[in-house]
Amino acid sequence: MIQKQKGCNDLYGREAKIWKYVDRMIDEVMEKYNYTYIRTPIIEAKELFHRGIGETTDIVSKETYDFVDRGGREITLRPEGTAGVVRSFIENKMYGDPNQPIKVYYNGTMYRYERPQSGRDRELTQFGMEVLGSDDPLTDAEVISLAVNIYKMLGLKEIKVNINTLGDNESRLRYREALVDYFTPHIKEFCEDCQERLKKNPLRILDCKIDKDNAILKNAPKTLEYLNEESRDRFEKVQEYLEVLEVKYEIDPNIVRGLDYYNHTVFEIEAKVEGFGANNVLGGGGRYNGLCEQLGGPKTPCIGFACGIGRLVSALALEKVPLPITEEIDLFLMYVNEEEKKYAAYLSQELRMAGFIVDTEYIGRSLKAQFKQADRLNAKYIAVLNSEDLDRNEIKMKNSKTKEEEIISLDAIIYYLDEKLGMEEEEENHCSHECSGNCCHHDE
RNA sequence: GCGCCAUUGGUGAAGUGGUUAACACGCUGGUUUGUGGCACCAGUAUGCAAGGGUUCGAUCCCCUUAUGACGCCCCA
Repeated sequence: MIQKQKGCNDLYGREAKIWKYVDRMIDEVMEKYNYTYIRTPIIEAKELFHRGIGETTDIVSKETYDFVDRGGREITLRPEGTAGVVRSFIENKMYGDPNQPIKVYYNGTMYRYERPQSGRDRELTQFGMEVLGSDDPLTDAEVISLAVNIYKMLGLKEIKVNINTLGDNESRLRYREALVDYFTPHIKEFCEDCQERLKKNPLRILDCKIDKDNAILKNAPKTLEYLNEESRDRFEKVQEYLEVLEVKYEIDPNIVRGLDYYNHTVFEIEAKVEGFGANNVLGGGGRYNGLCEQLGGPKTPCIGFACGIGRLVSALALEKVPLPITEEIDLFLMYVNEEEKKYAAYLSQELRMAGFIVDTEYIGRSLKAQFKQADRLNAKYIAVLNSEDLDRNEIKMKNSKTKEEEIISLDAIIYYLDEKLGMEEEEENHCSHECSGNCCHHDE
Protein backbone atom coordinates (compact mmCIF):
# COMPACT_ATOMS: atom_id res chain seq x y z
CA MET A 1 0.00 0.00 0.00
CA ILE A 2 1.24 3.46 -0.82
CA GLN A 3 1.18 5.53 2.34
CA LYS A 4 1.11 9.24 2.81
CA GLN A 5 4.38 11.01 3.47
CA LYS A 6 5.61 11.15 7.02
CA GLY A 7 4.14 14.00 9.00
CA CYS A 8 1.53 14.83 6.37
CA ASN A 9 -2.20 14.48 6.81
CA ASP A 10 -5.31 13.82 4.77
CA LEU A 11 -8.09 16.15 5.73
CA TYR A 12 -11.64 14.97 5.10
CA GLY A 13 -15.04 14.41 6.62
CA ARG A 14 -16.05 16.20 9.78
CA GLU A 15 -12.52 17.39 10.42
CA ALA A 16 -12.46 19.07 7.00
CA LYS A 17 -15.70 20.86 7.83
CA ILE A 18 -14.11 22.23 10.97
CA TRP A 19 -11.10 23.51 9.05
CA LYS A 20 -13.32 25.10 6.43
CA TYR A 21 -15.25 26.81 9.18
CA VAL A 22 -12.05 28.09 10.80
CA ASP A 23 -10.92 29.39 7.41
CA ARG A 24 -14.18 31.23 6.97
CA MET A 25 -13.90 32.86 10.39
CA ILE A 26 -10.35 33.95 9.63
CA ASP A 27 -11.50 35.52 6.36
CA GLU A 28 -14.32 37.25 8.13
CA VAL A 29 -12.23 38.81 10.88
CA MET A 30 -9.39 39.78 8.56
CA GLU A 31 -11.87 41.51 6.30
CA LYS A 32 -13.14 43.61 9.17
CA TYR A 33 -9.61 44.76 9.93
CA ASN A 34 -9.19 45.50 6.24
CA TYR A 35 -6.38 43.06 5.63
CA THR A 36 -6.41 41.69 2.09
CA TYR A 37 -5.70 38.11 1.16
CA ILE A 38 -2.35 37.29 -0.38
CA ARG A 39 -1.30 33.99 -1.89
CA THR A 40 2.34 33.44 -2.67
CA PRO A 41 3.92 30.29 -4.10
CA ILE A 42 4.78 27.31 -1.96
CA ILE A 43 8.06 26.95 -3.83
CA GLU A 44 10.57 29.74 -3.63
CA ALA A 45 14.25 30.19 -4.38
CA LYS A 46 16.32 28.55 -1.67
CA GLU A 47 18.20 31.80 -1.23
CA LEU A 48 15.10 33.64 -0.04
CA PHE A 49 15.00 31.66 3.16
CA HIS A 50 18.71 31.55 3.68
CA ARG A 51 18.98 35.31 3.45
CA GLY A 52 15.66 36.04 5.07
CA ILE A 53 15.27 33.74 8.00
CA GLY A 54 18.90 33.33 8.83
CA GLU A 55 21.54 30.82 7.97
CA THR A 56 22.06 29.73 11.56
CA THR A 57 18.47 29.02 12.51
CA ASP A 58 17.60 25.35 12.63
CA ILE A 59 14.63 25.98 10.43
CA VAL A 60 16.88 26.84 7.53
CA SER A 61 19.99 24.88 8.36
CA LYS A 62 18.33 21.50 8.72
CA GLU A 63 14.58 21.62 8.36
CA THR A 64 13.80 22.75 4.85
CA TYR A 65 12.67 20.65 1.95
CA ASP A 66 15.21 21.55 -0.73
CA PHE A 67 15.48 20.25 -4.25
CA VAL A 68 16.95 21.11 -7.58
CA ASP A 69 14.37 21.36 -10.34
CA ARG A 70 14.75 20.17 -13.93
CA GLY A 71 16.21 23.50 -14.90
CA GLY A 72 18.90 23.30 -12.24
CA ARG A 73 17.29 25.89 -9.96
CA GLU A 74 17.65 25.50 -6.21
CA ILE A 75 14.17 25.41 -4.78
CA THR A 76 12.89 25.33 -1.21
CA LEU A 77 9.40 24.54 -0.03
CA ARG A 78 8.47 27.47 2.17
CA PRO A 79 8.92 26.73 5.88
CA GLU A 80 7.04 29.86 6.93
CA GLY A 81 4.99 32.62 5.37
CA THR A 82 6.71 35.90 6.04
CA ALA A 83 9.69 35.66 3.70
CA GLY A 84 7.47 34.98 0.70
CA VAL A 85 5.19 37.88 1.53
CA VAL A 86 8.13 40.27 1.83
CA ARG A 87 9.57 38.95 -1.43
CA SER A 88 6.24 39.64 -3.08
CA PHE A 89 6.06 43.09 -1.50
CA ILE A 90 9.41 43.95 -3.03
CA GLU A 91 8.92 42.24 -6.38
CA ASN A 92 5.50 43.82 -6.96
CA LYS A 93 6.73 47.20 -5.73
CA MET A 94 3.94 47.39 -3.19
CA TYR A 95 6.05 49.96 -1.37
CA GLY A 96 5.09 52.33 -4.17
CA ASP A 97 1.38 51.93 -3.53
CA PRO A 98 0.05 55.15 -2.00
CA ASN A 99 -2.16 53.06 0.21
CA GLN A 100 0.26 52.44 3.05
CA PRO A 101 0.79 50.46 5.16
CA ILE A 102 0.15 47.29 3.21
CA LYS A 103 -1.93 44.94 5.35
CA VAL A 104 -2.17 41.37 4.10
CA TYR A 105 -3.01 37.93 5.41
CA TYR A 106 -2.27 34.46 4.11
CA ASN A 107 -3.43 30.96 4.86
CA GLY A 108 -1.59 27.99 3.44
CA THR A 109 0.71 25.04 3.87
CA MET A 110 4.30 25.23 5.06
CA TYR A 111 6.90 22.48 5.05
CA ARG A 112 9.50 21.60 7.62
CA TYR A 113 11.59 18.46 7.57
CA GLU A 114 11.23 17.58 11.22
CA ARG A 115 10.41 14.60 13.36
CA PRO A 116 6.65 14.71 13.83
CA GLN A 117 5.18 14.81 17.33
CA SER A 118 2.16 16.22 19.08
CA GLY A 119 1.26 19.52 17.44
CA ARG A 120 3.98 19.25 14.85
CA ASP A 121 3.80 17.94 11.32
CA ARG A 122 6.00 18.15 8.29
CA GLU A 123 3.25 19.71 6.27
CA LEU A 124 1.53 22.29 8.40
CA THR A 125 -1.07 24.91 7.67
CA GLN A 126 -0.57 28.38 8.97
CA PHE A 127 -2.47 31.56 8.60
CA GLY A 128 -0.84 34.83 9.37
CA MET A 129 -0.86 38.53 8.72
CA GLU A 130 1.74 41.14 7.96
CA VAL A 131 1.68 44.90 8.14
CA LEU A 132 4.35 46.32 5.88
CA GLY A 133 5.36 49.95 5.86
CA SER A 134 4.59 51.24 9.32
CA ASP A 135 6.66 51.50 12.46
CA ASP A 136 3.75 52.79 14.51
CA PRO A 137 3.49 50.92 17.83
CA LEU A 138 -0.25 50.86 17.24
CA THR A 139 0.32 48.32 14.47
CA ASP A 140 2.12 46.09 16.95
CA ALA A 141 -0.80 46.29 19.34
CA GLU A 142 -3.34 45.87 16.58
CA VAL A 143 -1.72 42.74 15.20
CA ILE A 144 -1.68 41.22 18.67
CA SER A 145 -5.29 42.12 19.36
CA LEU A 146 -6.34 40.92 15.92
CA ALA A 147 -4.80 37.54 16.65
CA VAL A 148 -6.49 37.42 20.03
CA ASN A 149 -9.82 38.36 18.51
CA ILE A 150 -9.66 35.56 16.00
CA TYR A 151 -9.17 33.09 18.83
CA LYS A 152 -11.98 34.68 20.79
CA MET A 153 -14.30 34.75 17.81
CA LEU A 154 -13.77 31.04 17.40
CA GLY A 155 -14.71 30.52 21.02
CA LEU A 156 -11.33 29.84 22.64
CA LYS A 157 -11.20 31.15 26.17
CA GLU A 158 -8.06 29.78 27.69
CA ILE A 159 -5.44 31.78 25.88
CA LYS A 160 -2.51 33.73 27.20
CA VAL A 161 -0.57 36.49 25.50
CA ASN A 162 3.11 36.89 26.31
CA ILE A 163 5.04 39.83 24.97
CA ASN A 164 8.61 40.96 25.06
CA THR A 165 10.87 43.31 23.20
CA LEU A 166 14.24 42.64 21.72
CA GLY A 167 14.82 46.32 21.16
CA ASP A 168 16.42 47.76 18.09
CA ASN A 169 19.54 46.23 16.61
CA GLU A 170 21.82 48.23 18.85
CA SER A 171 20.00 47.12 22.02
CA ARG A 172 19.78 43.60 20.79
CA LEU A 173 23.49 43.35 20.15
CA ARG A 174 24.42 44.90 23.48
CA TYR A 175 22.14 42.48 25.26
CA ARG A 176 23.51 39.51 23.42
CA GLU A 177 27.04 40.47 24.38
CA ALA A 178 26.01 40.96 27.98
CA LEU A 179 24.48 37.50 28.03
CA VAL A 180 27.54 35.86 26.58
CA ASP A 181 29.75 37.64 29.10
CA TYR A 182 27.44 36.60 31.90
CA PHE A 183 27.12 32.94 31.01
CA THR A 184 30.61 32.17 29.77
CA PRO A 185 32.27 31.75 33.20
CA HIS A 186 29.47 29.42 34.37
CA ILE A 187 28.64 27.58 31.19
CA LYS A 188 30.08 24.29 32.42
CA GLU A 189 27.24 24.09 34.91
CA PHE A 190 24.66 24.06 32.14
CA CYS A 191 23.36 21.26 29.97
CA GLU A 192 25.04 20.28 26.72
CA ASP A 193 22.40 22.00 24.66
CA CYS A 194 22.99 25.24 26.49
CA GLN A 195 26.72 25.01 25.92
CA GLU A 196 25.94 24.76 22.25
CA ARG A 197 23.41 27.57 22.48
CA LEU A 198 25.95 29.93 24.01
CA LYS A 199 27.74 29.95 20.70
CA LYS A 200 24.80 29.88 18.33
CA ASN A 201 21.96 31.68 20.06
CA PRO A 202 22.64 32.67 23.68
CA LEU A 203 19.13 34.11 24.07
CA ARG A 204 17.83 30.55 23.86
CA ILE A 205 19.52 29.59 27.12
CA LEU A 206 16.90 31.70 28.87
CA ASP A 207 14.10 29.29 28.14
CA CYS A 208 16.00 26.05 28.55
CA LYS A 209 13.75 23.42 30.13
CA ILE A 210 16.60 21.61 31.85
CA ASP A 211 18.37 24.52 33.47
CA LYS A 212 15.31 26.57 34.19
CA ASP A 213 15.78 26.35 37.98
CA ASN A 214 19.43 27.23 37.91
CA ALA A 215 19.98 30.38 40.00
CA ILE A 216 22.51 31.65 37.52
CA LEU A 217 19.91 31.52 34.82
CA LYS A 218 17.30 33.19 36.99
CA ASN A 219 19.58 36.09 37.70
CA ALA A 220 20.67 36.53 34.14
CA PRO A 221 20.50 40.03 32.70
CA LYS A 222 17.07 40.95 31.37
CA THR A 223 16.40 42.35 27.93
CA LEU A 224 14.61 45.32 29.33
CA GLU A 225 17.72 46.52 31.13
CA TYR A 226 19.61 46.76 27.89
CA LEU A 227 17.13 48.75 25.90
CA ASN A 228 18.13 52.18 24.77
CA GLU A 229 15.69 54.92 25.54
CA GLU A 230 14.00 54.88 22.18
CA SER A 231 13.34 51.15 22.33
CA ARG A 232 12.00 51.39 25.85
CA ASP A 233 9.60 54.19 24.93
CA ARG A 234 8.45 52.22 21.97
CA PHE A 235 7.70 49.17 24.10
CA GLU A 236 5.76 51.30 26.55
CA LYS A 237 3.68 52.71 23.73
CA VAL A 238 2.85 49.21 22.55
CA GLN A 239 1.64 48.37 26.03
CA GLU A 240 -0.45 51.52 26.25
CA TYR A 241 -2.20 50.64 23.02
CA LEU A 242 -2.73 47.07 24.15
CA GLU A 243 -4.49 48.41 27.20
CA VAL A 244 -6.66 50.63 25.03
CA LEU A 245 -7.55 47.55 23.00
CA GLU A 246 -8.28 45.64 26.22
CA VAL A 247 -5.81 42.91 25.50
CA LYS A 248 -4.62 41.09 28.60
CA TYR A 249 -0.95 40.25 28.37
CA GLU A 250 2.09 39.39 30.39
CA ILE A 251 5.64 40.46 29.83
CA ASP A 252 7.84 37.41 29.49
CA PRO A 253 11.45 38.49 29.13
CA ASN A 254 12.40 35.00 28.06
CA ILE A 255 10.52 35.01 24.80
CA VAL A 256 13.00 34.61 22.05
CA ARG A 257 11.65 33.97 18.64
CA GLY A 258 13.27 31.40 16.42
CA LEU A 259 13.86 33.44 13.36
CA ASP A 260 16.70 35.89 13.02
CA TYR A 261 14.72 38.70 11.51
CA TYR A 262 12.87 39.85 14.60
CA ASN A 263 13.52 43.03 16.57
CA HIS A 264 11.49 45.19 18.95
CA THR A 265 8.13 43.60 19.80
CA VAL A 266 7.91 39.82 19.90
CA PHE A 267 4.98 37.86 21.25
CA GLU A 268 3.50 34.42 21.62
CA ILE A 269 -0.01 33.25 22.21
CA GLU A 270 -0.41 30.07 24.22
CA ALA A 271 -3.33 27.76 24.70
CA LYS A 272 -3.71 26.96 28.37
CA VAL A 273 -5.69 23.79 27.83
CA GLU A 274 -5.39 20.60 29.81
CA GLY A 275 -4.04 17.83 27.64
CA PHE A 276 -2.20 19.94 25.12
CA GLY A 277 1.12 18.40 24.19
CA ALA A 278 4.55 19.86 24.67
CA ASN A 279 3.85 22.39 21.96
CA ASN A 280 1.24 24.67 23.44
CA VAL A 281 2.12 27.82 21.52
CA LEU A 282 -0.71 28.54 19.12
CA GLY A 283 1.01 31.30 17.32
CA GLY A 284 3.60 33.97 17.52
CA GLY A 285 5.04 36.91 15.75
CA GLY A 286 6.88 40.11 16.03
CA ARG A 287 8.39 43.07 14.34
CA TYR A 288 10.98 42.68 11.61
CA ASN A 289 12.16 46.06 10.52
CA GLY A 290 15.30 44.83 8.83
CA LEU A 291 14.04 41.97 6.69
CA CYS A 292 12.82 43.90 3.69
CA GLU A 293 16.13 45.67 3.23
CA GLN A 294 17.99 42.44 3.80
CA LEU A 295 16.07 40.91 0.91
CA GLY A 296 17.03 43.73 -1.41
CA GLY A 297 14.00 45.98 -0.97
CA PRO A 298 13.71 49.44 0.51
CA LYS A 299 14.03 49.81 4.26
CA THR A 300 10.52 48.99 5.44
CA PRO A 301 9.32 48.48 9.01
CA CYS A 302 6.98 45.49 9.30
CA ILE A 303 5.21 43.39 11.86
CA GLY A 304 3.50 40.05 11.51
CA PHE A 305 1.93 37.09 13.19
CA ALA A 306 1.52 33.43 12.26
CA CYS A 307 -0.63 30.69 13.72
CA GLY A 308 -0.66 26.96 13.14
CA ILE A 309 -4.20 25.97 12.24
CA GLY A 310 -3.65 22.37 13.30
CA ARG A 311 -2.85 23.45 16.84
CA LEU A 312 -5.75 25.87 16.78
CA VAL A 313 -8.18 23.12 15.79
CA SER A 314 -6.79 20.84 18.52
CA ALA A 315 -7.26 23.58 21.06
CA LEU A 316 -10.86 24.02 19.96
CA ALA A 317 -11.43 20.31 20.39
CA LEU A 318 -9.73 20.14 23.79
CA GLU A 319 -11.70 23.11 25.06
CA LYS A 320 -14.83 21.46 23.66
CA VAL A 321 -15.80 24.66 21.91
CA PRO A 322 -19.18 24.20 20.22
CA LEU A 323 -18.88 24.73 16.47
CA PRO A 324 -21.68 25.35 14.02
CA ILE A 325 -20.91 22.33 11.92
CA THR A 326 -24.00 20.86 10.33
CA GLU A 327 -24.02 17.23 9.47
CA GLU A 328 -27.57 17.09 8.30
CA ILE A 329 -29.29 17.00 4.96
CA ASP A 330 -32.74 18.28 4.15
CA LEU A 331 -34.05 15.36 2.19
CA PHE A 332 -33.16 11.81 1.22
CA LEU A 333 -34.90 10.34 -1.82
CA MET A 334 -35.65 6.62 -1.70
CA TYR A 335 -36.74 4.40 -4.54
CA VAL A 336 -36.87 0.76 -5.59
CA ASN A 337 -37.52 0.34 -9.29
CA GLU A 338 -35.92 1.96 -12.32
CA GLU A 339 -38.81 4.28 -13.09
CA GLU A 340 -38.74 5.64 -9.54
CA LYS A 341 -34.98 5.95 -9.68
CA LYS A 342 -35.15 8.15 -12.76
CA TYR A 343 -37.67 10.36 -11.10
CA ALA A 344 -35.51 10.52 -7.98
CA ALA A 345 -32.58 11.63 -10.11
CA TYR A 346 -34.65 14.33 -11.75
CA LEU A 347 -36.30 15.51 -8.56
CA SER A 348 -33.11 15.65 -6.52
CA GLN A 349 -31.59 17.95 -9.13
CA GLU A 350 -34.63 20.22 -9.12
CA LEU A 351 -34.62 20.48 -5.35
CA ARG A 352 -30.89 21.10 -5.14
CA MET A 353 -31.25 23.95 -7.59
CA ALA A 354 -34.05 25.28 -5.41
CA GLY A 355 -31.58 25.43 -2.52
CA PHE A 356 -32.11 22.24 -0.56
CA ILE A 357 -29.46 19.76 0.51
CA VAL A 358 -30.61 16.57 -1.12
CA ASP A 359 -29.15 13.09 -1.44
CA THR A 360 -30.35 9.81 -2.83
CA GLU A 361 -29.42 6.14 -3.21
CA TYR A 362 -26.58 5.08 -5.51
CA ILE A 363 -25.60 1.52 -4.68
CA GLY A 364 -28.82 -0.46 -5.00
CA ARG A 365 -29.56 -0.94 -1.32
CA SER A 366 -32.76 -2.53 -0.15
CA LEU A 367 -35.47 -0.20 1.05
CA LYS A 368 -34.66 -1.11 4.61
CA ALA A 369 -31.03 -0.29 4.10
CA GLN A 370 -31.99 2.99 2.44
CA PHE A 371 -33.78 3.97 5.60
CA LYS A 372 -30.66 3.26 7.57
CA GLN A 373 -28.65 5.32 5.13
CA ALA A 374 -31.07 8.24 5.43
CA ASP A 375 -30.72 7.95 9.18
CA ARG A 376 -26.93 7.97 8.98
CA LEU A 377 -27.02 11.08 6.84
CA ASN A 378 -29.30 12.78 9.37
CA ALA A 379 -31.91 13.48 6.74
CA LYS A 380 -34.58 15.76 8.11
CA TYR A 381 -37.09 14.49 5.58
CA ILE A 382 -37.37 11.30 3.60
CA ALA A 383 -39.23 11.05 0.34
CA VAL A 384 -40.33 7.54 -0.56
CA LEU A 385 -40.94 7.40 -4.26
CA ASN A 386 -43.62 5.01 -5.35
CA SER A 387 -44.68 4.44 -8.96
CA GLU A 388 -48.34 4.54 -8.13
CA ASP A 389 -48.03 7.81 -6.24
CA LEU A 390 -45.98 9.30 -9.02
CA ASP A 391 -48.63 8.35 -11.57
CA ARG A 392 -51.07 10.40 -9.54
CA ASN A 393 -48.51 13.25 -9.43
CA GLU A 394 -47.99 12.69 -5.72
CA ILE A 395 -45.12 11.92 -3.37
CA LYS A 396 -44.91 10.57 0.15
CA MET A 397 -42.92 12.70 2.56
CA LYS A 398 -41.82 11.42 5.93
CA ASN A 399 -40.50 13.51 8.78
CA SER A 400 -37.59 11.57 10.28
CA LYS A 401 -38.06 12.97 13.73
CA THR A 402 -41.80 12.68 14.19
CA LYS A 403 -42.26 9.72 11.83
CA GLU A 404 -45.27 11.52 10.39
CA GLU A 405 -46.06 10.73 6.80
CA GLU A 406 -47.93 12.89 4.36
CA ILE A 407 -48.78 12.39 0.74
CA ILE A 408 -48.47 15.68 -1.07
CA SER A 409 -48.75 16.93 -4.59
CA LEU A 410 -45.47 16.92 -6.48
CA ASP A 411 -46.14 20.47 -7.58
CA ALA A 412 -46.13 21.59 -3.98
CA ILE A 413 -42.92 19.93 -2.83
CA ILE A 414 -40.73 23.03 -2.81
CA TYR A 415 -43.34 25.01 -0.97
CA TYR A 416 -43.81 22.10 1.44
CA LEU A 417 -40.12 21.76 2.28
CA ASP A 418 -39.68 25.50 2.58
CA GLU A 419 -42.41 25.69 5.10
CA LYS A 420 -41.46 22.63 7.13
CA LEU A 421 -37.74 23.32 7.25
CA GLY A 422 -38.38 26.97 7.97
CA MET A 423 -40.42 26.01 10.98
CA GLU A 424 -37.71 23.80 12.29
CA GLU A 425 -35.16 26.53 11.95
CA GLU A 426 -37.28 28.86 13.99
CA GLU A 427 -37.44 26.31 16.75
CA GLU A 428 -33.70 25.94 16.66
CA ASN A 429 -33.20 29.66 16.97
CA HIS A 430 -35.21 29.62 20.14
CA CYS A 431 -33.02 26.77 21.12
CA SER A 432 -35.67 24.90 23.03
CA HIS A 433 -33.67 21.70 22.91
CA GLU A 434 -30.56 20.81 24.84
CA CYS A 435 -27.62 21.42 22.60
CA SER A 436 -25.08 19.05 23.87
CA GLY A 437 -22.49 19.72 21.27
CA ASN A 438 -22.40 21.26 17.90
CA CYS A 439 -25.81 22.10 16.59
CA CYS A 440 -26.07 25.61 17.94
CA HIS A 441 -23.69 28.46 17.92
CA HIS A 442 -24.02 30.57 21.02
CA ASP A 443 -22.61 33.97 21.12
CA GLU A 444 -21.17 34.73 24.48
C1' G B 1 19.35 14.68 13.86
C1' C B 2 18.43 11.73 18.78
C1' G B 3 15.26 8.71 22.21
C1' C B 4 11.03 5.67 23.67
C1' C B 5 6.61 2.88 22.49
C1' A B 6 3.58 1.01 18.82
C1' U B 7 1.40 -1.18 13.81
C1' U B 8 -3.96 -7.48 14.02
C1' G B 9 -10.99 -7.18 9.16
C1' G B 10 -14.84 -1.34 7.64
C1' U B 11 -14.04 0.35 13.12
C1' G B 12 -12.58 -0.50 18.59
C1' A B 13 -9.66 -4.24 19.80
C1' A B 14 -8.34 -9.66 22.52
C1' G B 15 -4.75 -13.30 21.63
C1' U B 16 -1.00 -17.56 20.98
C1' G B 17 5.91 -20.53 18.61
C1' G B 18 1.78 -25.44 16.13
C1' U B 19 -5.07 -27.98 13.36
C1' U B 20 -10.99 -23.31 12.13
C1' A B 21 -7.23 -15.51 14.82
C1' A B 22 -11.75 -14.10 20.59
C1' C B 23 -15.35 -10.40 21.61
C1' A B 24 -17.98 -5.88 20.35
C1' C B 25 -19.71 -2.27 16.92
C1' G B 26 -20.56 -1.69 11.87
C1' C B 27 -21.97 -3.68 7.27
C1' U B 28 -25.01 -7.26 4.05
C1' G B 29 -29.12 -10.49 3.86
C1' G B 30 -33.37 -12.74 6.29
C1' U B 31 -37.65 -13.13 9.90
C1' U B 32 -41.33 -8.61 7.53
C1' U B 33 -44.80 -10.25 -1.03
C1' G B 34 -41.83 -1.81 -0.74
C1' U B 35 -41.32 1.66 5.32
C1' G B 36 -35.60 2.04 8.91
C1' G B 37 -33.54 3.20 13.78
C1' C B 38 -35.77 -2.42 18.58
C1' A B 39 -35.44 -7.87 18.64
C1' C B 40 -33.79 -12.54 16.77
C1' C B 41 -31.02 -15.54 12.97
C1' A B 42 -27.18 -15.95 9.25
C1' G B 43 -22.93 -14.01 6.58
C1' U B 44 -18.69 -10.87 7.04
C1' A B 45 -9.57 -11.16 7.97
C1' U B 46 -6.62 -17.75 3.05
C1' G B 47 -5.16 -12.69 7.41
C1' C B 48 -2.00 -10.17 11.96
C1' A B 49 2.39 -2.85 8.26
C1' A B 50 6.30 -4.49 4.23
C1' G B 51 10.66 -7.36 3.29
C1' G B 52 14.28 -10.67 5.10
C1' G B 53 16.13 -14.19 8.97
C1' U B 54 15.84 -18.08 13.04
C1' U B 55 12.67 -22.58 13.29
C1' C B 56 10.03 -28.86 11.42
C1' G B 57 6.55 -24.68 11.97
C1' A B 58 5.91 -17.44 13.21
C1' U B 59 0.91 -12.88 13.66
C1' C B 60 3.94 -14.11 18.10
C1' C B 61 11.46 -14.38 18.46
C1' C B 62 15.55 -11.43 15.62
C1' C B 63 17.03 -7.73 11.77
C1' U B 64 15.85 -3.92 8.13
C1' U B 65 12.43 -0.51 6.10
C1' A B 66 7.88 2.30 6.25
C1' U B 67 4.24 4.67 9.00
C1' G B 68 1.85 6.27 13.72
C1' A B 69 2.05 8.15 19.04
C1' C B 70 4.95 10.69 22.58
C1' G B 71 9.41 13.32 24.14
C1' C B 72 14.43 16.00 23.14
C1' C B 73 16.74 19.59 19.81
C1' C B 74 14.11 23.29 17.39
C1' C B 75 9.61 25.51 16.38
C1' A B 76 3.56 27.40 15.06
